Amino acid sequence: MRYNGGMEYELKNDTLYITDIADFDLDKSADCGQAFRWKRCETRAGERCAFYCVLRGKPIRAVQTEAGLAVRPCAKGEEAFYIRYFDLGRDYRAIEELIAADPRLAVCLPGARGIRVFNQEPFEALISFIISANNNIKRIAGIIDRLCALCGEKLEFEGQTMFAFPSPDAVASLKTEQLTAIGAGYRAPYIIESAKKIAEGYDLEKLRDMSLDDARKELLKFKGVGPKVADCILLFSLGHTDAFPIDVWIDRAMNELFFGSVPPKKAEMKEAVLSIGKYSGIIQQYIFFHARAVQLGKK
DNA sequence: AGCCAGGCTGACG
DNA sequence: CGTCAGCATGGC
Repeated sequence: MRYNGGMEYELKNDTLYITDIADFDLDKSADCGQAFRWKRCETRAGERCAFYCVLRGKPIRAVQTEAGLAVRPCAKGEEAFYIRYFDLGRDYRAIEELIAADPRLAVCLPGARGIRVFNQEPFEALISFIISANNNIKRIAGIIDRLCALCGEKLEFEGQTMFAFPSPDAVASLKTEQLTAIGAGYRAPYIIESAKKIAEGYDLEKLRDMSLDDARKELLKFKGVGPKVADCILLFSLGHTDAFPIDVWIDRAMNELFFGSVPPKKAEMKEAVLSIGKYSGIIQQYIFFHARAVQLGKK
């Protein structure tokens, strides 16, 4: 079946095969710091890369081959979920053309080409990015793994023990000491408070249809969520392609690429981000990848 | 060994 | 409104 004028997919033997996916790069996308639960695993014949993950409570193995992307298991009716998760219905060719055409951004493209912004589950994104504050990617992933082992559902898959991301109720009923024990540090009470708000019925999905500014204001009411974390949640789980998280890497990259290494005023930075356009958030991911790959701004 | 990391909170101007 | 110390923890 055709999709978006290019991509094509087929469900066969419990496996979803997606082909004609342009320059999609699973390796970069799963390993670029947007999501923390993708675990690289051994490749088999013909596979470029392979990962385990648990999505909405179900373990999967996703691989990229010469032909495209394959996800197993996938039941009939689940195709759309995975296509949406990997954002394969979007025309990234057009976005990468935008980057190539912008002299400030073009340098990011060769290394970052093929990145896709995944559509994660909002609660998982909320908790994950609260944990991400003033932290490094490796340690963030470790804390999240231990959180899942602490109170997520235990699953067996291909001989591996895996854990689902826990429910809001499960996280909400943890004690602060349990979270500090797994390394969450001073974020422990923020995690519990925010999970309680969700467990008590706050629906993050409603932020999907709100304006970027209104949705951000809503997220800023959560403990442990500031401007940067709010933008991560909006970009990585709620479809706001113009949410532009500014962390230390992006700040350094923007300074160099847009301002000749002269730190701009806040209003100037805001203007620069707006000038990137309605896909600025997605493009941010290319900038982030490039900045880290070349250790931009560091010796 | 000491700086750093997908920053935020609360206090103070 | 903007600025800023303090913050848990382990990666490098």
